[in-house]
Amino acid sequence: RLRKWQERIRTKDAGERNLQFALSEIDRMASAIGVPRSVREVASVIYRRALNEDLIRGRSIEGVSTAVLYAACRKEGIPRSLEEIAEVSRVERKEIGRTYRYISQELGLEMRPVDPKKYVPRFSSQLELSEEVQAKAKEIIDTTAEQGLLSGKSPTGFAAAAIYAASLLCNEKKTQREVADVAQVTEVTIRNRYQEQIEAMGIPT
Amino acid sequence: MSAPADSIEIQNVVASTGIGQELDLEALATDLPGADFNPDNFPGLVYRTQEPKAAALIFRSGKIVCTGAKSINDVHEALDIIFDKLRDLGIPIEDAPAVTVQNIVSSADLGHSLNLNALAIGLGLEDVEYEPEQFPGLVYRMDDPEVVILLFGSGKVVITGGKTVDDASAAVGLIVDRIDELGLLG
DNA sequence: ACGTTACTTTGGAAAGC
DNA sequence: GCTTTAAAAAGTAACGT
Repeated sequence: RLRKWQERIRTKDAGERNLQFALSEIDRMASAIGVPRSVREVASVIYRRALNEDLIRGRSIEGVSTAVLYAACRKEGIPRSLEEIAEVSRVERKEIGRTYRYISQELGLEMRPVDPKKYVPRFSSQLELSEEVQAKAKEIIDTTAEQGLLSGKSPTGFAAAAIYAASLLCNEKKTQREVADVAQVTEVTIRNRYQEQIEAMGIPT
Repeated sequence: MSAPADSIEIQNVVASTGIGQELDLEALATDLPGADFNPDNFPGLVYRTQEPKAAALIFRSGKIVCTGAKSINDVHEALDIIFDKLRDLGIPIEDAPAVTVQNIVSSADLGHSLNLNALAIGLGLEDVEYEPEQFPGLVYRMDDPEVVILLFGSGKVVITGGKTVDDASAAVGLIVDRIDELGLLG
């Protein structure tokens, strides 16, 4: 029918017009969190796919832009936590997470869970910790994850605890507060994950 | 031996029914002790039964939703209590209005801890939602029976979306077999 | 450093915005 | 899509003491 045809053109045009805005938003947020151009390119590809699959209806452009940036960071192996992404977006964390899950399912992105080790270099450098501490933290993550401690736990909290533990073991101590602040988790979470990891590593307290 | 199927416990049953007659909820709210009615927030009147413990949402159309019951029998008992209360208020209701079970929420214990990371890949990333940053459970949508299973690292699971008690049993049996085939059942 | 409360997820119906 | 109801799972967060 003619009406349906016109409607398609109308929504397609609107989508194309908004595409410009979406891409500039992705660019703005990507710069703010400091990720390479490759991430913005992946994000724009995902956004265009979402647009073609008509997944944007009923959702804000800002929300979808933020969600695809979050997905792109993970796909490129340089994940940002939802709170980090939310800091540069005007969309709240919960909405970003929901939109991300929806887009991810509908486009079949087949995202793998975030590897906590991916957060170690960035968090560690913000804390000015040595390579030795970073290597130790990664070792703690691998060993304890293999023992099943990672199931259901947030990757940032898991990484934060391992970094805290490694800083103690390498005599470069950072407080739980300092680590908690860069990882955007609470001290309680670090404490809980730390205790489990130390026990699994067979390190006496 | 404690088979996972034996650990299944029904946690909540959602059902709907109707008395085929319009109701004056404003009047009902004043005549029914303990009734909560805030039409500005929600069009339904909330009435809770103590034994069995359940909550009913009563609508102007006469349709009723019952939730919170721990068994299908409890749903009927709770609704019968409500029907009697309405009859006491002079509202004629047929003997046994048809009740439709809409959803059953169950929990169970698979008896082994689970590596959710390996499970997400093993079950197939396209059929699974596992976002530990947002929620600790792995969400698995099963086609037959059509239910959703939440799997946790502890080996505890939640089965929801089913309309019969057998749906939960079948789902637990199938997911245990599936996980076992993948060599991921401790 | 505790403890408590509360929020995240899944599913479904209802009437109305 | 939202609003309300109930219940489980386990993790995380935000209070108060």
